[in-house]
Amino acid sequence: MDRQRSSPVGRPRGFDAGAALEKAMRVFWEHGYEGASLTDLTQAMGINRTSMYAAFGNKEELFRKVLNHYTEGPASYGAEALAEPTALGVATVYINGTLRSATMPDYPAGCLGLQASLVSGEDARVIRDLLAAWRDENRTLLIDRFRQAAAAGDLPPATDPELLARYVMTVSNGIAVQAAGGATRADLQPIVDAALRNWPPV
Amino acid sequence: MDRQRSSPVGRPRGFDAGAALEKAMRVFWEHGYEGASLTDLTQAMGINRTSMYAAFGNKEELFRKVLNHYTEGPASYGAEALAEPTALGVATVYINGTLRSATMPDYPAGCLGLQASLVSGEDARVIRDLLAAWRDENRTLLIDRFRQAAAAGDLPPATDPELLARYVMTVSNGIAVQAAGGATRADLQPIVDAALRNWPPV
DNA sequence: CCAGTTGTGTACCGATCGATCCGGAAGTGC
DNA sequence: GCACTTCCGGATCGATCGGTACACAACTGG
Repeated sequence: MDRQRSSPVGRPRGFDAGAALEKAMRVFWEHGYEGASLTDLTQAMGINRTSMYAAFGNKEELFRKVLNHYTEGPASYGAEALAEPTALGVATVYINGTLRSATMPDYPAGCLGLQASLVSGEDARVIRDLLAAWRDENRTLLIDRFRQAAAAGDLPPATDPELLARYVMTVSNGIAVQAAGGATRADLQPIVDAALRNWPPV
Repeated sequence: MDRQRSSPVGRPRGFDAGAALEKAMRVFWEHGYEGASLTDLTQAMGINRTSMYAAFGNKEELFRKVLNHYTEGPASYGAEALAEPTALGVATVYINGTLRSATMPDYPAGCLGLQASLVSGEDARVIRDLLAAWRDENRTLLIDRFRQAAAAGDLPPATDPELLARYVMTVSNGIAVQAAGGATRADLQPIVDAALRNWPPV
């Protein structure tokens, strides 16, 4: 294994990769995968295209990195929700997390994981499938968590964890679409509250 | 004004414009505005591009005609819902209409008015705005109808018609996104039923 | 100082985009 | 039969797409 160098060999990178990835995330979030061109991306990132290719790979590879960044940043409420001690707490944190993330000031509206490629041309099918799998993984994690809640007696015996997870995802998706369409956090908070009233809903 | 001719002058059109528009609608519904190329469209419509330009106009004009066709066909439940005698009836027909339309066999899944351009690049911004306005008009019509229901005593006095309309649109959008992601009508029917339980929800 | 390594900047690539051009086809009316 | 009109088919257009090539820059280590 290489001896630890005092600093790496070669020309030092002239940009902050983290900051560039953050900028790329916002472009994909606002314009979608197909609507974001390499020119849009590199201008927002403040680097040129050979630097983008060297640091992040091609457009698809960049998008995958952006999705990870989004999952750990704006969409981290997903993991936080699962850690809640009750099923109602899980749903509350999840849906309120969607609302907060979808309506942050200085960020694009909506949810990148939903809107970057809900539908697509053939060329972007791999991205559309990636995002469908990302959303479905969220639903699977919710199902598992609600099963655990049911086993712990935290849900009525007749409650179907799959239906409950589907309900939470449906409301969450609806909230994200409304936000993308211009609805504010204030517009949507009462909708979130209503959706969580009468727990469990299914 | 021209005398009524026994038949029009010039070479007769070699395709059914209505059938071609129906084919174009499915392409935009499945692939989105940006994801649908002229090649995709003309191949599905069974005509060549000069025929498409002659009969329907450019890509944007074709899309506008497709949206009208969609509104009067698969999305006609919007107008049908407004004609229901009660607020609950309106919401029930509206959301179940979304579910039915978003999960029809032999049709793309989801809602064209939501997914064809929820986000976009700059070139398609006029289409994104067109669809946002189309959805917002639906919400406005629901608000007006719920105001009417409140005035008629069909809703509790404290009910906010705007919130109620927002709730119906949110659930409807969530249902459409779930369907686009692969959920079936059977998966989603209980979610629709749950969303309509405990009326009015806000 | 120079070789080697890594990064940057600009030009350029083939492919595809939306849109138009133009010759020929299929009709009507005189 | 021919002029005129409308439609079809294929070629072509300029612009932009995602991606690569190559010369030069900025560093390290010997």
